[in-house]
Amino acid sequence: MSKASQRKAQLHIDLIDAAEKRIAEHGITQLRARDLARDVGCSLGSIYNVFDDLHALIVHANARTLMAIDEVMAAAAANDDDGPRAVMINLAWTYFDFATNYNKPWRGLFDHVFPKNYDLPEWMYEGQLKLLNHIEKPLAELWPNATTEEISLISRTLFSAVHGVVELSLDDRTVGLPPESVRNQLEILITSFLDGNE
Amino acid sequence: MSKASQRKAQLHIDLIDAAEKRIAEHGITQLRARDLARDVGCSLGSIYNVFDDLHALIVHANARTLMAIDEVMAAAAANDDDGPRAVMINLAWTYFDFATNYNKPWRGLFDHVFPKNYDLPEWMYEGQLKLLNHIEKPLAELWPNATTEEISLISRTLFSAVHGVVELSLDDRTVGLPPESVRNQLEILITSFLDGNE
DNA sequence: AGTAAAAAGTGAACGATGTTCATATTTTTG
DNA sequence: CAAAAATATGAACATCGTTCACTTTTTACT
Repeated sequence: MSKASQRKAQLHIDLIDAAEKRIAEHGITQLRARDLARDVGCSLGSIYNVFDDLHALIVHANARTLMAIDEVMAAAAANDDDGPRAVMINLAWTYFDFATNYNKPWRGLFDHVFPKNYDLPEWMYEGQLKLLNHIEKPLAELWPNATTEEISLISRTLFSAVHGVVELSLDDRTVGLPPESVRNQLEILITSFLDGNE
Repeated sequence: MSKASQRKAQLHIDLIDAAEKRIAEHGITQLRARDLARDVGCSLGSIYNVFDDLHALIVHANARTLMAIDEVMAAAAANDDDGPRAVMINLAWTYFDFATNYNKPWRGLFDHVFPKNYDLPEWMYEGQLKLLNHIEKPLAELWPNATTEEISLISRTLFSAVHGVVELSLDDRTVGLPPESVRNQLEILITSFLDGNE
């Protein structure tokens, strides 16, 4: 690899690192181009030599968050000694824990508004589908006769529902659940859903 | 009322009207102080004579949206000939319809990020609690022995879950349900929840 | 009615921000 | 090693929300 593109690749990494750190500390709304340039020791203009705009940089930082969610969910799904129902509840609790403990990156992943018609890279959608896979697997165990299409719809429904419960509970300004009730309510929500569709 | 405070009150109304219109047409992210001043025919500075900042104006516009949601939900809840279970499903569908048909105001209500420690007026929380009341009523019919505390938790869970399903389904960039599946899945979600907790 | 005080209106100016671009520097190529 | 290509730079620009010194209007009082 040439010297120039090596530097460029390193700057690419450094900027994502810096963005990730700033998002984790101050939230995605406080991300500033000038701060990032100072953090990594480059000029303001250099950022735009590596990324089209700040949104492109945010996408990469968000991708890290998405991978981190995937990791904790993969770990939760691997713990399947107690059967698929326990896995489903475990996944929901794990998602809640992640949103709680890595709140600012998690919020950045869902809250940042991209410009109209801004195209997210394909691997961002693939990363989200990977999350669904963790849900689809135990669901397919529970309903061996369901079509993949049915499993896909149900997994999206459950993910969305759990996401909504977690999101509103962690938002001070909306009528979500008090945080101490979330685990119980998630268990009730999932259990009844699984029971009601056997 | 004095002449001066009459004008001020009128400007207050005009600005909220203008903000509401702009949010409905272009989304809350495109709201600009200068545009609003032009819309209502006042100077840029006059806005800050009536509102502390644009966030305060947005709160009032969002309050209108909240009231509009309350109205459609009240209408849906009034249609209770088929019993509380049908009301619950009807409420969810109504919420989905509102989010679809008044998408930009609805997104503005949940998407706009206020400054850290910005205090929303009490009546904004009260408006949200009014929404919950529509859910609590049929729930209380279904479980006459449940405490108000239990009903409150369950209503928040169901609202949050429905909100999550609706939110992600209407967001192109996340793994929500395809819009044509939302109604069915909402019905399944609610039905199974109500069945599983009889 | 007249006048002083208070309130409201005004828009230029400020500071912050994302982005661009002419220029300088570095790296690659032949 | 010199020309060309790539990269780096930061001043400058456009667009925001917000402020404030100043003007105009309204109110209060004699």
